Amino acid sequence: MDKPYHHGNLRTALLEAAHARLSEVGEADLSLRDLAARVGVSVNASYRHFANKDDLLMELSAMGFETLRARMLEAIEEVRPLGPEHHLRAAGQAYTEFARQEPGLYKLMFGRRGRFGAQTRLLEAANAAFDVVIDCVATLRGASADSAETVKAAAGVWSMVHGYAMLNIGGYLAGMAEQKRPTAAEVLRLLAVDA
Amino acid sequence: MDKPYHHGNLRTALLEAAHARLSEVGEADLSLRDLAARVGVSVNASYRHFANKDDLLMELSAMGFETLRARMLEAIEEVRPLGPEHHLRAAGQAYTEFARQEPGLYKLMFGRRGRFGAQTRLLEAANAAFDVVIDCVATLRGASADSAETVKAAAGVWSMVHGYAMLNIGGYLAGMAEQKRPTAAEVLRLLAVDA
DNA sequence: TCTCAATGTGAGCGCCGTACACATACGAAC
DNA sequence: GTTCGTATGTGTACGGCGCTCACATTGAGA
Repeated sequence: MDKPYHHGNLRTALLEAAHARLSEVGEADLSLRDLAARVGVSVNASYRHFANKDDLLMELSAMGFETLRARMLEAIEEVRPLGPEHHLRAAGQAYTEFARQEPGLYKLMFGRRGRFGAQTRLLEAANAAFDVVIDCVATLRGASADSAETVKAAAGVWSMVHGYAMLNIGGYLAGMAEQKRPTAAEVLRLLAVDA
Repeated sequence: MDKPYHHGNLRTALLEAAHARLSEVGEADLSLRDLAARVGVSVNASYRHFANKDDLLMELSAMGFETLRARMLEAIEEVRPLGPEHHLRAAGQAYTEFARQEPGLYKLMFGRRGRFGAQTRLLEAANAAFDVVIDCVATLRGASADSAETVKAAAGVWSMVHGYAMLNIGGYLAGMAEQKRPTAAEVLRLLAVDA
Protein backbone atom coordinates (compact mmCIF):
# COMPACT_ATOMS: atom_id res chain seq x y z
CA MET A 1 0.00 0.00 0.00
CA ASP A 2 2.49 2.60 1.19
CA LYS A 3 -0.14 5.12 2.09
CA PRO A 4 1.31 8.56 1.42
CA TYR A 5 1.52 11.10 4.19
CA HIS A 6 -0.63 13.51 2.26
CA HIS A 7 -4.03 12.29 1.25
CA GLY A 8 -4.28 14.38 -1.88
CA ASN A 9 -7.96 15.17 -1.87
CA LEU A 10 -8.97 15.05 1.75
CA ARG A 11 -11.56 17.77 1.59
CA THR A 12 -13.56 16.04 -1.10
CA ALA A 13 -13.04 12.65 0.50
CA LEU A 14 -14.40 13.91 3.82
CA LEU A 15 -17.44 15.42 2.15
CA GLU A 16 -18.12 12.21 0.27
CA ALA A 17 -17.71 10.14 3.40
CA ALA A 18 -20.08 12.44 5.26
CA HIS A 19 -22.58 12.20 2.43
CA ALA A 20 -22.38 8.43 2.37
CA ARG A 21 -22.60 8.14 6.12
CA LEU A 22 -25.53 10.55 6.27
CA SER A 23 -27.62 8.15 4.23
CA GLU A 24 -27.02 5.46 6.83
CA VAL A 25 -27.11 6.98 10.28
CA GLY A 26 -28.60 10.45 10.46
CA GLU A 27 -26.89 13.67 11.31
CA ALA A 28 -26.86 13.11 15.07
CA ASP A 29 -24.69 10.02 14.71
CA LEU A 30 -22.22 11.63 12.36
CA SER A 31 -18.84 12.25 13.96
CA LEU A 32 -15.72 13.85 12.58
CA ARG A 33 -13.65 11.15 14.25
CA ASP A 34 -15.54 8.46 12.41
CA LEU A 35 -15.31 10.23 9.06
CA ALA A 36 -11.60 10.76 9.46
CA ALA A 37 -11.10 7.11 10.37
CA ARG A 38 -13.05 5.99 7.31
CA VAL A 39 -10.96 8.19 5.07
CA GLY A 40 -7.85 6.87 6.79
CA VAL A 41 -6.65 10.03 8.41
CA SER A 42 -6.40 11.47 11.88
CA VAL A 43 -9.28 13.60 13.14
CA ASN A 44 -7.32 16.78 13.25
CA ALA A 45 -6.43 16.64 9.60
CA SER A 46 -10.01 17.62 8.85
CA TYR A 47 -9.45 20.93 10.58
CA ARG A 48 -7.07 21.88 7.80
CA HIS A 49 -10.02 21.82 5.40
CA PHE A 50 -13.00 22.83 7.53
CA ALA A 51 -13.21 25.32 10.36
CA ASN A 52 -15.29 22.88 12.39
CA LYS A 53 -17.96 20.23 12.09
CA ASP A 54 -20.71 22.72 11.27
CA ASP A 55 -18.59 24.13 8.49
CA LEU A 56 -18.34 20.71 6.88
CA LEU A 57 -22.07 20.12 7.24
CA MET A 58 -22.80 23.54 5.83
CA GLU A 59 -20.76 22.81 2.72
CA LEU A 60 -22.56 19.50 2.38
CA SER A 61 -25.90 21.31 2.64
CA ALA A 62 -24.94 23.82 -0.01
CA MET A 63 -23.89 21.00 -2.33
CA GLY A 64 -27.25 19.38 -1.61
CA PHE A 65 -29.08 22.48 -2.77
CA GLU A 66 -26.99 22.58 -5.92
CA THR A 67 -27.82 18.96 -6.69
CA LEU A 68 -31.48 19.59 -5.98
CA ARG A 69 -31.48 22.50 -8.40
CA ALA A 70 -29.76 20.41 -11.06
CA ARG A 71 -32.27 17.59 -10.66
CA MET A 72 -35.18 19.96 -11.12
CA LEU A 73 -33.62 21.56 -14.18
CA GLU A 74 -32.99 18.16 -15.76
CA ALA A 75 -36.56 17.09 -15.13
CA ILE A 76 -37.91 20.29 -16.63
CA GLU A 77 -35.71 19.90 -19.67
CA GLU A 78 -37.16 16.47 -20.34
CA VAL A 79 -40.69 17.80 -20.62
CA ARG A 80 -39.92 21.20 -22.05
CA PRO A 81 -42.05 20.80 -25.21
CA LEU A 82 -45.11 19.77 -23.19
CA GLY A 83 -45.75 23.20 -21.72
CA PRO A 84 -45.45 25.10 -18.45
CA GLU A 85 -47.81 23.04 -16.31
CA HIS A 86 -45.70 20.00 -17.08
CA HIS A 87 -42.57 21.89 -16.10
CA LEU A 88 -43.87 22.61 -12.62
CA ARG A 89 -45.12 19.08 -12.19
CA ALA A 90 -41.81 17.60 -13.32
CA ALA A 91 -39.86 19.88 -11.01
CA GLY A 92 -42.09 18.90 -8.11
CA GLN A 93 -41.61 15.23 -8.87
CA ALA A 94 -37.85 15.63 -9.10
CA TYR A 95 -37.86 17.56 -5.83
CA THR A 96 -39.76 14.97 -3.81
CA GLU A 97 -37.75 12.22 -5.47
CA PHE A 98 -34.52 13.86 -4.37
CA ALA A 99 -35.75 14.08 -0.80
CA ARG A 100 -36.79 10.44 -0.85
CA GLN A 101 -33.44 9.33 -2.22
CA GLU A 102 -31.39 11.45 0.17
CA PRO A 103 -33.43 11.83 3.34
CA GLY A 104 -30.44 12.43 5.60
CA LEU A 105 -29.00 15.09 3.37
CA TYR A 106 -32.39 16.70 2.81
CA LYS A 107 -33.07 16.93 6.53
CA LEU A 108 -29.66 18.45 7.05
CA MET A 109 -30.29 21.04 4.34
CA PHE A 110 -33.40 22.32 6.07
CA GLY A 111 -32.73 21.49 9.67
CA ARG A 112 -29.67 23.50 10.47
CA ARG A 113 -30.48 26.90 9.12
CA GLY A 114 -30.28 28.69 12.46
CA ARG A 115 -27.06 26.94 13.32
CA PHE A 116 -25.35 27.78 10.07
CA GLY A 117 -26.31 31.39 10.42
CA ALA A 118 -26.14 33.79 7.54
CA GLN A 119 -23.75 31.73 5.45
CA THR A 120 -23.61 33.27 2.02
CA ARG A 121 -22.58 30.03 0.36
CA LEU A 122 -25.58 28.17 1.72
CA LEU A 123 -28.05 30.98 1.18
CA GLU A 124 -27.10 31.43 -2.44
CA ALA A 125 -27.39 27.73 -3.19
CA ALA A 126 -30.81 27.58 -1.53
CA ASN A 127 -32.01 30.68 -3.36
CA ALA A 128 -30.78 29.32 -6.68
CA ALA A 129 -32.87 26.20 -6.12
CA PHE A 130 -35.90 28.26 -5.17
CA ASP A 131 -35.45 30.36 -8.29
CA VAL A 132 -36.16 27.30 -10.40
CA VAL A 133 -39.57 27.03 -8.76
CA ILE A 134 -40.19 30.73 -9.20
CA ASP A 135 -39.37 30.52 -12.90
CA CYS A 136 -41.75 27.60 -13.36
CA VAL A 137 -44.56 29.48 -11.68
CA ALA A 138 -43.81 32.66 -13.58
CA THR A 139 -43.97 30.85 -16.93
CA LEU A 140 -47.12 29.07 -15.92
CA ARG A 141 -48.84 32.29 -14.93
CA GLY A 142 -47.40 34.23 -17.81
CA ALA A 143 -46.14 36.75 -15.31
CA SER A 144 -42.80 38.23 -14.37
CA ALA A 145 -40.60 36.25 -12.01
CA ASP A 146 -40.21 39.46 -10.05
CA SER A 147 -43.86 40.10 -9.34
CA ALA A 148 -44.93 39.69 -5.74
CA GLU A 149 -47.85 37.48 -6.72
CA THR A 150 -45.62 35.12 -8.62
CA VAL A 151 -43.14 34.83 -5.79
CA LYS A 152 -45.91 34.24 -3.28
CA ALA A 153 -47.43 31.52 -5.41
CA ALA A 154 -43.99 29.97 -5.83
CA ALA A 155 -43.49 30.06 -2.07
CA GLY A 156 -46.79 28.23 -1.77
CA VAL A 157 -45.64 25.57 -4.18
CA TRP A 158 -42.36 25.27 -2.34
CA SER A 159 -44.21 24.94 0.96
CA MET A 160 -46.37 22.17 -0.43
CA VAL A 161 -43.55 20.22 -1.97
CA HIS A 162 -41.26 20.69 1.00
CA GLY A 163 -43.99 19.71 3.45
CA TYR A 164 -44.83 16.60 1.50
CA ALA A 165 -41.19 15.64 1.25
CA MET A 166 -40.65 16.10 4.97
CA LEU A 167 -43.75 14.17 6.01
CA ASN A 168 -42.82 11.41 3.61
CA ILE A 169 -39.24 11.21 4.83
CA GLY A 170 -40.34 11.36 8.44
CA GLY A 171 -42.57 8.37 7.95
CA TYR A 172 -45.74 10.26 8.78
CA LEU A 173 -47.33 9.20 5.51
CA ALA A 174 -46.03 5.65 5.67
CA GLY A 175 -48.32 4.97 8.62
CA MET A 176 -51.40 5.54 6.49
CA ALA A 177 -53.23 2.75 4.74
CA GLU A 178 -51.94 2.30 1.22
CA GLN A 179 -55.01 3.46 -0.67
CA LYS A 180 -55.20 6.56 1.52
CA ARG A 181 -51.54 7.50 1.14
CA PRO A 182 -51.21 10.26 -1.43
CA THR A 183 -48.50 10.31 -4.08
CA ALA A 184 -46.50 13.44 -4.74
CA ALA A 185 -48.47 13.99 -7.94
CA GLU A 186 -51.80 13.77 -6.15
CA VAL A 187 -50.74 16.30 -3.59
CA LEU A 188 -49.37 18.68 -6.20
CA ARG A 189 -52.66 18.52 -8.04
CA LEU A 190 -54.34 20.26 -5.10
CA LEU A 191 -52.47 23.42 -5.93
CA ALA A 192 -54.30 26.14 -7.84
CA VAL A 193 -51.32 28.12 -9.04
CA ASP A 194 -52.44 29.23 -12.46
CA ALA A 195 -55.25 31.36 -11.06
CA MET B 1 -33.78 26.87 51.95
CA ASP B 2 -33.31 23.33 53.24
CA LYS B 3 -33.80 21.78 49.86
CA PRO B 4 -35.39 18.38 50.40
CA TYR B 5 -33.63 15.27 49.21
CA HIS B 6 -36.54 14.35 47.01
CA HIS B 7 -37.59 16.89 44.44
CA GLY B 8 -41.25 15.96 44.44
CA ASN B 9 -42.07 16.49 40.79
CA LEU B 10 -38.83 15.98 38.97
CA ARG B 11 -40.29 14.43 35.84
CA THR B 12 -42.51 17.41 35.15
CA ALA B 13 -39.81 19.87 36.16
CA LEU B 14 -37.35 18.30 33.71
CA LEU B 15 -39.88 18.41 30.89
CA GLU B 16 -40.64 22.04 31.61
CA ALA B 17 -36.97 22.91 31.77
CA ALA B 18 -36.37 21.13 28.48
CA HIS B 19 -39.30 22.94 26.91
CA ALA B 20 -38.05 26.30 28.14
CA ARG B 21 -34.49 25.61 27.07
CA LEU B 22 -35.61 24.39 23.67
CA SER B 23 -37.00 27.81 22.88
CA GLU B 24 -33.58 29.31 23.53
CA VAL B 25 -30.90 27.03 22.19
CA GLY B 26 -32.14 24.36 19.83
CA GLU B 27 -32.16 20.65 20.30
CA ALA B 28 -28.49 20.11 19.56
CA ASP B 29 -27.45 22.25 22.51
CA LEU B 30 -29.83 20.64 24.95
CA SER B 31 -28.02 18.51 27.51
CA LEU B 32 -29.39 16.40 30.32
CA ARG B 33 -26.63 17.68 32.57
CA ASP B 34 -27.71 21.24 31.99
CA LEU B 35 -31.38 20.49 32.54
CA ALA B 36 -30.64 18.66 35.78
CA ALA B 37 -28.49 21.52 37.00
CA ARG B 38 -31.23 24.04 36.25
CA VAL B 39 -33.74 21.97 38.15
CA GLY B 40 -31.21 21.63 40.98
CA VAL B 41 -30.60 17.94 40.83
CA SER B 42 -27.81 15.61 39.78
CA VAL B 43 -27.82 14.31 36.21
CA ASN B 44 -28.46 10.75 37.18
CA ALA B 45 -31.69 11.56 38.95
CA SER B 46 -33.26 12.09 35.53
CA TYR B 47 -32.67 8.46 34.69
CA ARG B 48 -35.23 7.54 37.35
CA HIS B 49 -37.88 9.24 35.22
CA PHE B 50 -36.70 8.75 31.66
CA ALA B 51 -34.95 5.81 30.07
CA ASN B 52 -32.56 8.16 28.30
CA LYS B 53 -32.33 11.52 26.61
CA ASP B 54 -34.34 10.44 23.58
CA ASP B 55 -37.09 9.21 25.87
CA LEU B 56 -37.40 12.64 27.42
CA LEU B 57 -37.42 14.34 24.03
CA MET B 58 -40.00 11.89 22.77
CA GLU B 59 -42.32 12.70 25.65
CA LEU B 60 -41.80 16.39 24.94
CA SER B 61 -42.67 15.80 21.28
CA ALA B 62 -45.84 13.95 22.15
CA MET B 63 -46.89 16.76 24.46
CA GLY B 64 -46.20 19.15 21.61
CA PHE B 65 -48.57 17.28 19.31
CA GLU B 66 -51.22 17.34 22.02
CA THR B 67 -50.84 21.09 22.42
CA LEU B 68 -50.95 21.54 18.66
CA ARG B 69 -54.16 19.57 18.45
CA ALA B 70 -55.70 21.60 21.27
CA ARG B 71 -54.74 24.88 19.60
CA MET B 72 -56.39 23.84 16.35
CA LEU B 73 -59.54 22.69 18.11
CA GLU B 74 -59.80 25.99 20.02
CA ALA B 75 -59.37 27.97 16.83
CA ILE B 76 -62.03 25.92 15.06
CA GLU B 77 -64.42 26.37 17.96
CA GLU B 78 -64.10 30.12 17.69
CA VAL B 79 -65.34 30.18 14.10
CA ARG B 80 -67.69 27.22 14.26
CA PRO B 81 -70.80 29.14 13.12
CA LEU B 82 -69.05 30.54 10.07
CA GLY B 83 -68.92 27.24 8.22
CA PRO B 84 -66.42 24.55 7.16
CA GLU B 85 -64.10 26.62 5.01
CA HIS B 86 -63.50 28.90 7.97
CA HIS B 87 -62.75 25.89 10.13
CA LEU B 88 -59.94 24.72 7.90
CA ARG B 89 -58.56 28.21 7.58
CA ALA B 90 -58.63 28.76 11.34
CA ALA B 91 -56.95 25.42 11.98
CA GLY B 92 -54.24 26.27 9.47
CA GLN B 93 -53.66 29.64 11.09
CA ALA B 94 -53.46 28.08 14.55
CA TYR B 95 -51.06 25.47 13.20
CA THR B 96 -48.60 27.88 11.67
CA GLU B 97 -48.93 30.15 14.68
CA PHE B 98 -47.97 27.30 16.99
CA ALA B 99 -44.91 26.53 14.91
CA ARG B 100 -43.89 30.18 14.93
CA GLN B 101 -44.30 30.44 18.70
CA GLU B 102 -42.47 27.21 19.46
CA PRO B 103 -39.96 26.68 16.68
CA GLY B 104 -37.62 24.53 18.74
CA LEU B 105 -40.36 22.25 19.91
CA TYR B 106 -41.92 22.09 16.46
CA LYS B 107 -38.64 21.09 14.84
CA LEU B 108 -38.16 18.43 17.48
CA MET B 109 -41.64 17.04 16.84
CA PHE B 110 -40.93 16.45 13.18
CA GLY B 111 -37.21 16.01 13.14
CA ARG B 112 -36.68 12.93 15.24
CA ARG B 113 -39.19 10.49 13.90
CA GLY B 114 -36.65 7.93 12.79
CA ARG B 115 -34.79 8.20 16.03
CA PHE B 116 -37.83 7.75 18.21
CA GLY B 117 -38.87 4.71 16.23
CA ALA B 118 -42.32 3.27 16.46
CA GLN B 119 -43.21 4.92 19.74
CA THR B 120 -46.90 4.41 20.30
CA ARG B 121 -47.20 7.44 22.55
CA LEU B 122 -45.78 9.75 19.92
CA LEU B 123 -47.58 8.19 16.99
CA GLU B 124 -50.96 8.44 18.66
CA ALA B 125 -50.45 12.07 19.57
CA ALA B 126 -49.38 12.91 16.02
CA ASN B 127 -52.29 11.01 14.50
CA ALA B 128 -54.75 12.73 16.82
CA ALA B 129 -53.48 16.08 15.60
CA PHE B 130 -53.72 14.98 11.98
CA ASP B 131 -57.28 13.76 12.60
CA VAL B 132 -58.31 17.34 13.28
CA VAL B 133 -57.20 18.27 9.77
CA ILE B 134 -58.94 15.25 8.28
CA ASP B 135 -62.20 16.17 10.01
CA CYS B 136 -61.99 19.71 8.70
CA VAL B 137 -61.47 18.51 5.16
CA ALA B 138 -64.20 15.89 5.46
CA THR B 139 -66.74 18.47 6.63
CA LEU B 140 -65.65 20.85 3.89
CA ARG B 141 -66.05 18.26 1.19
CA GLY B 142 -69.17 16.78 2.70
CA ALA B 143 -67.49 13.42 2.60
CA SER B 144 -66.64 10.72 5.09
CA ALA B 145 -63.45 11.15 7.11
CA ASP B 146 -62.64 7.59 6.13
CA SER B 147 -62.70 8.02 2.38
CA ALA B 148 -59.38 7.79 0.64
CA GLU B 149 -59.98 11.00 -1.28
CA THR B 150 -60.63 12.92 1.91
CA VAL B 151 -57.54 11.59 3.62
CA LYS B 152 -55.41 12.36 0.59
CA ALA B 153 -56.71 15.90 0.42
CA ALA B 154 -56.07 16.28 4.15
CA ALA B 155 -52.53 15.01 3.69
CA GLY B 156 -52.12 17.67 1.03
CA VAL B 157 -53.32 20.35 3.42
CA TRP B 158 -51.04 19.04 6.10
CA SER B 159 -48.10 19.06 3.67
CA MET B 160 -48.79 22.65 2.73
CA VAL B 161 -49.17 23.89 6.28
CA HIS B 162 -46.22 21.92 7.55
CA GLY B 163 -44.02 23.05 4.70
CA TYR B 164 -44.93 26.67 5.21
CA ALA B 165 -44.32 26.37 8.94
CA MET B 166 -40.92 24.79 8.41
CA LEU B 167 -39.77 27.27 5.78
CA ASN B 168 -40.95 30.10 7.99
CA ILE B 169 -39.21 28.77 11.08
CA GLY B 170 -36.07 28.01 9.13
CA GLY B 171 -35.86 31.60 7.99
CA TYR B 172 -36.16 30.73 4.32
CA LEU B 173 -39.08 33.09 3.90
CA ALA B 174 -37.57 35.82 6.03
CA GLY B 175 -34.93 36.39 3.38
CA MET B 176 -37.56 37.48 0.88
CA ALA B 177 -38.53 41.09 0.35
CA GLU B 178 -41.46 42.01 2.54
CA GLN B 179 -44.05 42.51 -0.19
CA LYS B 180 -43.07 39.18 -1.73
CA ARG B 181 -43.21 37.21 1.51
CA PRO B 182 -46.48 35.31 1.70
CA THR B 183 -48.57 35.08 4.85
CA ALA B 184 -49.92 31.76 6.02
CA ALA B 185 -53.38 32.78 4.80
CA GLU B 186 -52.12 33.62 1.34
CA VAL B 187 -50.41 30.28 1.01
CA LEU B 188 -53.42 28.37 2.28
CA ARG B 189 -55.58 30.11 -0.29
CA LEU B 190 -53.68 28.29 -3.05
CA LEU B 191 -55.24 25.03 -1.95
CA ALA B 192 -58.17 23.70 -3.95
CA VAL B 193 -59.52 21.24 -1.43
CA ASP B 194 -63.25 21.53 -1.95
CA ALA B 195 -63.05 20.11 -5.45
C1' DT C 1 -41.04 0.35 64.27
C1' DC C 2 -39.33 -1.97 60.29
C1' DT C 3 -38.91 -2.61 55.71
C1' DC C 4 -38.51 -1.84 51.09
C1' DA C 5 -39.39 0.43 46.86
C1' DA C 6 -38.83 4.92 45.01
C1' DT C 7 -35.79 8.45 44.32
C1' DG C 8 -31.74 10.81 44.99
C1' DT C 9 -25.95 11.24 44.75
C1' DG C 10 -21.02 10.37 43.17
C1' DA C 11 -17.43 8.27 40.63
C1' DG C 12 -16.19 6.75 36.32
C1' DC C 13 -16.23 5.01 31.24
C1' DG C 14 -16.00 5.92 26.45
C1' DC C 15 -17.15 9.07 22.96
C1' DC C 16 -17.31 13.64 21.19
C1' DG C 17 -15.51 18.41 19.20
C1' DT C 18 -11.57 20.95 19.16
C1' DA C 19 -7.07 23.49 20.53
C1' DC C 20 -2.08 23.24 20.55
C1' DA C 21 2.42 21.71 19.58
C1' DC C 22 5.00 19.17 16.46
C1' DA C 23 6.07 16.20 12.00
C1' DT C 24 6.15 15.59 7.15
C1' DA C 25 5.92 16.66 2.30
C1' DC C 26 5.62 19.43 -1.74
C1' DG C 27 6.72 23.44 -4.70
C1' DA C 28 9.12 27.61 -5.69
C1' DA C 29 13.45 30.32 -5.52
C1' DC C 30 18.09 30.15 -5.86
C1' DG D 1 19.73 20.16 -6.70
C1' DT D 2 19.50 22.23 -2.38
C1' DT D 3 16.86 25.23 0.60
C1' DC D 4 13.07 26.89 2.70
C1' DG D 5 8.31 28.23 3.57
C1' DT D 6 3.75 26.74 3.52
C1' DA D 7 0.33 23.35 3.19
C1' DT D 8 -1.05 19.35 5.27
C1' DG D 9 -0.63 15.70 8.20
C1' DT D 10 -0.12 13.38 13.58
C1' DG D 11 -0.29 13.02 18.88
C1' DT D 12 -1.70 14.64 23.12
C1' DA D 13 -4.92 16.70 25.94
C1' DC D 14 -9.07 19.20 27.77
C1' DG D 15 -13.76 19.74 28.94
C1' DG D 16 -18.49 18.22 28.07
C1' DC D 17 -21.54 14.77 26.82
C1' DG D 18 -24.81 10.36 27.60
C1' DC D 19 -24.96 6.67 30.39
C1' DT D 20 -23.84 2.78 34.04
C1' DC D 21 -22.99 1.11 38.52
C1' DA D 22 -22.64 1.21 43.38
C1' DC D 23 -24.39 3.51 47.19
C1' DA D 24 -27.40 7.06 50.11
C1' DT D 25 -31.67 8.95 51.56
C1' DT D 26 -36.46 9.13 52.04
C1' DG D 27 -41.25 8.14 52.95
C1' DA D 28 -45.24 5.01 52.88
C1' DG D 29 -47.34 0.86 54.33
C1' DA D 30 -47.06 -3.65 57.13
